[in-house]
Amino acid sequence: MDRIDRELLTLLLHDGRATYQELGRQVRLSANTVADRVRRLQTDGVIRGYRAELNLESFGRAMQLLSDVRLREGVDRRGFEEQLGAVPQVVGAMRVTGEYDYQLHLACTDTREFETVIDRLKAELGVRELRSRLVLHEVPLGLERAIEP
Amino acid sequence: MDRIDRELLTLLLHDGRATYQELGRQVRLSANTVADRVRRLQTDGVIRGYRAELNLESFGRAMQLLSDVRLREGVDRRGFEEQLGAVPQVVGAMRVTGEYDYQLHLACTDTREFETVIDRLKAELGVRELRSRLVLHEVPLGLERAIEP
DNA sequence: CTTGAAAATCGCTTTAC
DNA sequence: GTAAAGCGATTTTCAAG
Repeated sequence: MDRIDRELLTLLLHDGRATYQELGRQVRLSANTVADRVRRLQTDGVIRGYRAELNLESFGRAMQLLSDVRLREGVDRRGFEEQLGAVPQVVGAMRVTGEYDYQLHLACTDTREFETVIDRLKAELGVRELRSRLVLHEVPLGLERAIEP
Repeated sequence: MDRIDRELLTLLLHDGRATYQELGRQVRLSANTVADRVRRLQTDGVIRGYRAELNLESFGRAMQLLSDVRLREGVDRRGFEEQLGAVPQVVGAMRVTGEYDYQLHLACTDTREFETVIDRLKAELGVRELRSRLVLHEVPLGLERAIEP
């Protein structure tokens, strides 16, 4: 993966629907060559896919939270993770070390909905303790940081 | 935004480079109609863009952490956020309520690099306290959850 | 529906090892 | 001598008026 591949990745991070011709113009290669490189990056697993990025607020989810979660004794992690998939307000989840077992990223319409999510996590998913904080804003960071040294 | 728009969004969440013909096949509309709808979703701000999704491990960043951060008294938040952009290991950042000021998402190659990031945050960015936990894994969640009720 | 643009495929050339 | 990158020509597919 050379410098040109990195440039292509940066361009595709900003516009995943860019045409090969446009990409070629930017890196001064033919569209064919660019297409070959991009296909190689895909089959090598460097590019995992292309996703539309949506505006969460268009769906009324104005309230975001980070919730640290501890499971009750004996609750199966696998089952918990699977059931998380059925809770649409959970937009992200990671298992972590430390005081808590998981950190959840929630997106709710309002506190009413947040309340029902809390109750559901405790009643149905085996959550013992939940410690949440409101997300005030996300800090905008450059997309190409993953590529840099 | 009707049911078909939601279907289109779901399809584009999974493959942001899908052609209008392919989308049309899935929702049983002509490519033209689909293109019109997608363009409208873009100009309405529902679709914010299209991004390639990269495999972080291809770049050697095998170690991820969540770090809660508290700033020293008098440190300017704006300046802090701007300087975060210069630290490539910071792949995500949110300002939050509660005991800490920010939560950072870090991606490092190894503990050596993590150590230098800690020192840099404290020495250059005005961080007073840092509380980190290792990310063991991300829980895979369906992409279309943002769209659902 | 039509037209110009873009993508995929093929084969050829050049370069590096 | 082989492998890989680049490019041009052609056919098929796609986008947009």
